[in-house]
Amino acid sequence: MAEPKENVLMEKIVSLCKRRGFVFQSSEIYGGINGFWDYGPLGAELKRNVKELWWNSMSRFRDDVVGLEATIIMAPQIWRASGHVDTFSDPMCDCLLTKKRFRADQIEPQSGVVYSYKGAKDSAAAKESGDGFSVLLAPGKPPESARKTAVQFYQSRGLQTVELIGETTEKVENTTRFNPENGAQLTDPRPFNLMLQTYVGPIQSDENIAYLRPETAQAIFAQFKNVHETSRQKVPFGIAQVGKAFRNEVTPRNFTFRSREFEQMELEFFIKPDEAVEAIHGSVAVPTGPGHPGEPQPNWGWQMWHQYWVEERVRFYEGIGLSRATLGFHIQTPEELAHYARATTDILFKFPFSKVDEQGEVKGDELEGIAARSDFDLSQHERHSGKAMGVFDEDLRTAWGKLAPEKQAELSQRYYNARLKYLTKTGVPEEKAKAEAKEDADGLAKGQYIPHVIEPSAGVDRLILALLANAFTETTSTDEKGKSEVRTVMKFHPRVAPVKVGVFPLLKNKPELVAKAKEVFQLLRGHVLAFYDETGAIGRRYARQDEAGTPFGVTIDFDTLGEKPELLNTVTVRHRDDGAQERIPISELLGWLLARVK
RNA sequence: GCGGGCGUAGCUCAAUGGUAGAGCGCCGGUCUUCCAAACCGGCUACGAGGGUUCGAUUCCCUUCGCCCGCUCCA
Repeated sequence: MAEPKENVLMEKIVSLCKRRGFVFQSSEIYGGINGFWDYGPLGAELKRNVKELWWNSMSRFRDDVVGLEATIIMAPQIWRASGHVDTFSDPMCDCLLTKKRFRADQIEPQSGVVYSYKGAKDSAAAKESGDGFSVLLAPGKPPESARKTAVQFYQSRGLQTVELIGETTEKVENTTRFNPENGAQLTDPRPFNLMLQTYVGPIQSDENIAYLRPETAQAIFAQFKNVHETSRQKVPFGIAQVGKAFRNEVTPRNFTFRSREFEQMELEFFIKPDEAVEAIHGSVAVPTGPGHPGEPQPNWGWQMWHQYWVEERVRFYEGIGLSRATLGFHIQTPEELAHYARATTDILFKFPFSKVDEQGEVKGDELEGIAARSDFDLSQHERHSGKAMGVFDEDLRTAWGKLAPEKQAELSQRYYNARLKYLTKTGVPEEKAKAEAKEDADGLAKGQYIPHVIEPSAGVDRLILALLANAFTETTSTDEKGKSEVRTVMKFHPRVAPVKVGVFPLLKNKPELVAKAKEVFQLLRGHVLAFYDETGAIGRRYARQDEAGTPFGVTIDFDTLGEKPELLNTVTVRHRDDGAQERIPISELLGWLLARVK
């Protein structure tokens, strides 16, 4: 149950986003379109800053990660290989009585007697319903309970005193057409396809169906071979991508949190299977405790890499102003994990709309998931495309030859078991699976394997929303006349703040001040995003920049012009969060700012 | 998708079956020596479509959007 107070906070944030130009509803002049949002001038800058910081820290400033920019529409086979075509189209049924929704494939088969009705009438009100309805009567229950359920159904259709018409009964076994909780009839299964679909080419035929990608990651797997061959990278290395993804969400909710068009920042970091690490280094390093494990080491197994990326990502969030206290973590339980995933840690942010649990704690909602996905993805694409996705590892081949035969046999067996498990789970017939797993295990001995992957996958728009919620601060101040007013300050970290500095002449009607201020503005623009404002009183201009989240204000006054000779060519720099001011020479201003916004 | 609530200016809200009003904001002006000053002038709205009516922002229907719950959570 969301607290009303928190809804109010969320409404204030949404309102400020519109008022100041962070986020607008898409297509607003036409009444909007559910699940789509636009970024206004400030939002566009904010988003650009976030994506650039991610790209820099995840790729440009690392030796072991390269970038990719793939298309949104790809060969539809990719989504069959990834499993999205199947898992994104679960047939759903609704209970005709309670409207509860079920996944058709998850309904327990039941047996019993079906009581069917052609309709019902209400003589008193002279009303009649011709809608058929059936109830499954579980063994051992009196027929009256089935009739009662049917009466409830017709009452929900507007009849008061229900007389059931045309009762028939039939014994059935293993049916999934009734609600297991109350026996009421379900609607026919209706497919729910959550991928947005289009046609490639002008003919709208089934052969031309293509999908707008529901995640950016698959392109990385599909282009793995090309990137590996052209980037001169060796495993372990990663491929980063930022881009739009699309999902036909059942219920877009919570402002931009769950949208139908959204942007992701994804890294697929490819690592050696543990068997290869062990063959090369004799043992596999595993985490010894919580916290960042330090610089990557060649003997790391998947668990070390997974922990490493979780901690790297937390550092990133801390670096843009989201402290650990504002974040939450969710380690997926074995039941929640996809069958191919070995571990997934979600990084959550405590949004104003996040639910409070039984202990009164706010857990938060997901910003990013860091998944250890084994070699599932590349294996799937290998099987579906028929193209080999393995890599050859010189170090592994050399090391393998030096291993004791028992060790070789042990590692070979482990790798065989892992491959067999994958192949069997994906439906490969047993004999064929065994043969292929044997082939894979033999390949390992020759230095070949399909890389495993650690996937930190973050939602840009969710992060923007987190930054907006985190920055939003209201203070009530009362002036000497007793008039109180609420002031809003967006306390963005200077690194992500859309505008870095406001430049103001103290007064507009003094040409010398205006000229000097414009000079300072020209000095800064191009290096940092600066905003010049000369209208209204200085306090008003500060307040406007506070709402935009501009961390610094520079004011040109008479001292800048030399009224006090010792202050000639210095300016007032005003800090957004506490209003503190300091005097800085114009010659040092740009360096001073750059040091704080980079 | 289901149920409930809501939709009036950029924002917050008001009024009315008979041509919509305030505060804030925004723009321009006078003024102004550091935190939304004052004054003057200006701008902007009944979500959309249909129906009832002489006349609808108001009543009815449909639709779109927003919020809450359920569901979904791939």
